[in-house]
Order: sequence, then C-alpha cells, then structure tokens
Amino acid sequence: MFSSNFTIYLEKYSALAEKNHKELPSNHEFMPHLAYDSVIFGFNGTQLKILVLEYHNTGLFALPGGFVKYTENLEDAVERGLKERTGLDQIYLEQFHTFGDLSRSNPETMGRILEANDYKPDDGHWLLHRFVSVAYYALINYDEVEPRPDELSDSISWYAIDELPGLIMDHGLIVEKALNVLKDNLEKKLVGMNLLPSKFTMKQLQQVYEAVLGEKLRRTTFQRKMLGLDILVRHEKLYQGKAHKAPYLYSFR
Amino acid sequence: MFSSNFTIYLEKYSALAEKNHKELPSNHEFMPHLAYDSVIFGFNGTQLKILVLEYHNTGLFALPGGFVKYTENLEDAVERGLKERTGLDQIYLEQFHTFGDLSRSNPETMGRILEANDYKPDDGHWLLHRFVSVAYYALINYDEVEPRPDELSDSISWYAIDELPGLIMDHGLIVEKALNVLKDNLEKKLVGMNLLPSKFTMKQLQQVYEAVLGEKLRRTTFQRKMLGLDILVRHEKLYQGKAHKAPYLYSFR
DNA sequence: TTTCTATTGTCTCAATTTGTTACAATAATA
DNA sequence: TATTATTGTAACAAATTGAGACAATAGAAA
Repeated sequence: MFSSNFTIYLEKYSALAEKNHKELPSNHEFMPHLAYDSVIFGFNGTQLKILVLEYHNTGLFALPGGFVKYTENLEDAVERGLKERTGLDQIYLEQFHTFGDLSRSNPETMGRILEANDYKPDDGHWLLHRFVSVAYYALINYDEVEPRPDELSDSISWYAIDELPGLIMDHGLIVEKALNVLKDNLEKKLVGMNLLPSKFTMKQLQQVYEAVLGEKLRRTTFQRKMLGLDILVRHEKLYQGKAHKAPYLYSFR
Repeated sequence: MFSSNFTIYLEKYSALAEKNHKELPSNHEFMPHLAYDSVIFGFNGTQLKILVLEYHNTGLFALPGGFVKYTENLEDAVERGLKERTGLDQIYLEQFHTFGDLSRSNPETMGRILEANDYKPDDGHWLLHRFVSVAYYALINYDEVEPRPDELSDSISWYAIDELPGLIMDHGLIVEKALNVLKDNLEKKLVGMNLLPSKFTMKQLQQVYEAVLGEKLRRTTFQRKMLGLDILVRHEKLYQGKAHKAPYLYSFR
C-alpha cells in the first residue's frame, strides 16, 4: 500500500499547504485501516517483471498501492490506481489475497517515508494506524506502458522477479504469493493473452510460460498442446531478418 | 458478516443494559468497515452442507461472520469466531476472496436485524456503515460438531448446498464462490482429509469428491488414482453387517 | 549461385495415464 | 450351501504426453 493514489492525493494537498510542514490528507475521503497493493506483471520478451516504486530520500522500495474511497467499490479503487500509474484502462486484474496480520503494519516505516517528504504526521494520524491490505495482480502489455514516475515522492520502474530489491513491510511476501497464484492460474486463465501483444510467435508464448513457471518446457510438446487447445488463430509469417525459417504469428481468438 | 462474535458481543453488552432499548457495542474494540464471513463446510456421508444461521423474528438467513479486533490478526478473528460457533479448535481454514462492492452493504437489512432484537441503533451507527468482508471457508468433521444456537438472536444449523434458503445481502454469492474455490482446490489441498473422520472407506472418500464436484465418478478409476497418489494408509476392514465384501478403512498419512 | 546454419512446423513411435470392462473374493442372508 | 451386493484388482483399449527425427526455409557465408 501507500503510493499511487496516495502520492497523487498528497500532491493535491501539498499545493495548498505551506513549504515546510505540508498537510496530510484527512480521513474524510478514504476508509481507514483499508488499503490495496498491486503486483503489476509485465513481460519484456525474456523476463517476467513487476513494477516497483522507490520512495524519495529513503532507499525504500514498495509495491504500488493506495486507499479506497468511501464512495467507490474496492475494485474500482484498484483500477483507478492502475490507470494513474500506467495510463492503461481495461487492465486484466485479479484479486488474490488479503493480508491482515497485525505485524504487517509498521508505523515507523510509514513515518520515515512521510518525514523524508516533509510531512509531519501526528502520532495518532490515520496513516500510521494498522492497515489490512487487499492484494491484486495485474497483467499488462509491457510495451504499451510508460510507467509514470511521481515528481513528489517516488519513482516507479520494472524489476525482474528474480532481481527484486528488498521491499518494505510484507511486500516481498505479497509478491511471492502473487507469483504462486499466477502459476496456478497459468493454465486456466488468460495469462498469455494479457502479457503479450495481440500478435505473437509460438516461441514468445512459450517464453511467457517458462518465465511464469520458472522452468524450461519442451518445444514440440508445447506447440502441440497450444494448437490442440483451439484458442489460437494463425496469421502471416514474421520475417525477422534471421537466417532460418520464419515463424507464424498467432493471436488468441 | 454479522453474527457469531457479534451476537456474543451483543449478549455481553445487553446483560449490562436496560430491558427495552439495549446497548450496542461501541467501535472502540473492533475495526470499522471490516468484517469476515465464513462458509463452514461439513459432509454428512451423503451431502455437502454448510452452516447457516437465522436471525430471530426476521426470517433472515446469513453466513456466520464477525468483526476484527484492533488487537488481533485477521485470521485469528476468524478462528475465534469458528471456535465460538463450533467448539472446535484447529479448524482447516482458507481465505478465498474479499468482497468490497458498495452495493453489498445494506443498512436497511442490518437495521431490521438489530431492531427485531430490541436494539435501537442511531442512524450513523458504525454497524450500519459500509463493510468490506474477507471471506473464508472452513472444512470440519460433521460429526464432531454441535453447532451452538445463540439464545439471543439466532439459531444455526446445517443446510445442504443445493437446498440453501435465500441468504441476506451478497451471502449467496459468497457461498457460490466458496464452492468454486473448493472445487479448484479439491486435488491440490487436503479437502478429503478435513471433511472425513480419521478413518474412512474408499467409498466415503469418493462420495466427498462427488459431492464437491457435483458429478459422479467412476469407481475403479477413482480407487486406482487415490491409491496411486501414495497418500493413503490402509488399515483393518470395516464390517458393516452388510451381505457383501467388507471394505478396508484408510487414513491419510 | 550454391552451400551452410539456426529455427520452425510436423510426424512418428515410445511411455505414461486414463477409460472401460471383466472377474474373483467375500460378508451376511436366505 | 447357494445367493446377493459390494469391493479390490487385473486386463486391455483409448487418449495423452515424452522424446527424437526430419524436412522446410530465410537469410548469411562461400
């Protein structure tokens, strides 16, 4: 939690506030104790990556997240946050777990992030309270996104899932669980469809599967299985300028 | 949501309160806007059932649920509620979804339940606010449980999943989702183990599978597959006094 | 132009898993 | 002792998956 919407919200407020002790959002708009975090997956052609943000002046890394308005559905809040972060609408989104341990909330970390950005929260401020966080994963087309660094408090960029920096609080655990659920859903949901451009080669599709599962697959078996599922449409060949047979392009039908 | 802990909590309070307008719990102990609901599965030998409670004087049926204390983990709150309802400790419990739509909260229904029990909540009382609910399913041994009817506001009893009464708010949807997730988890988790007594026949195990999946399975294939999984230990035969070969008893190892 | 190389699409046969039928063993009953 | 319903397992067929082989081919090298 604690980013995306939140930072944008802070930005709005800080414009109205004085320089050296900016004003924090009150809890009139957002539900207290409730947050969401999103694990945003993308595939760069080789590696499975997720979007991670870094809070300014802290060296702290976190998942993009935010809060839920009193007047919006939980899922709409998450979509709003994703739109703000990625510019994309109609993102494939799946809720996978809600994290509600007492130990996951850490006022010290929150305070450090706020103070590094010149906010001076009261001791009892709602942002320093306990939060239960509903976690979602999103699948997006890596090439269509220009992640938006936030001039106020953080930058955001892609990290390969096996080269993640240490994340604050329980965010490492959240990523781990997201990846496990993604693996489980690989066969039954449209994971490949949402991580690839609309037309792709069989090899690219296989690479997505291999990146998610973390293991190599047999080429001929994979191809036979995919074609047998009757979910692919074959298009023209893709001439890549390589000295070998050109692969067909496919799309999901 | 809205039962179990809740009713027990009300009971505690009402003992201190006057007869004709009882006192409602304040929000000092529980986190606002956050609830849990539990779908408690049991197997009676033939049918898959769940525990449903009925609010007194309303004809309203609901899932057992409750609220989360500021000082306890989310999961501990659910376990506490289950213990109070079933008397059982160490229950197999799995979180499966969090329901956060605005439309799921219904102050009229809540008000009706409270007033039918002689509580007079203020219009802005926290119990009438919006709630986001984290849903869990539990698997228990049908025979070990004596569901505890609550003398204050509700009774609780088993209903076959295909003979459920209409449930309040989105509780029907919650049950539907629980059942879908249970089906998905049937192979990979210890569903059979937790719905059966420690020793059981192959036929009983098959009946659990059939009840969860909602379809008949082939006896010989089922038996071969289960034995092949290498998760069962064979024990003595069970003589049921029937005029045919006695089946072996098995347990999970 | 011809040869060479890496990759792709498909085929074949073996190995494994699953579907289906058959049948012997057996616990109580008639 | 024969009968009946159910259980455990074997046997074979059908379907799926594993593994290797091979021809087609797009460009590079000779």
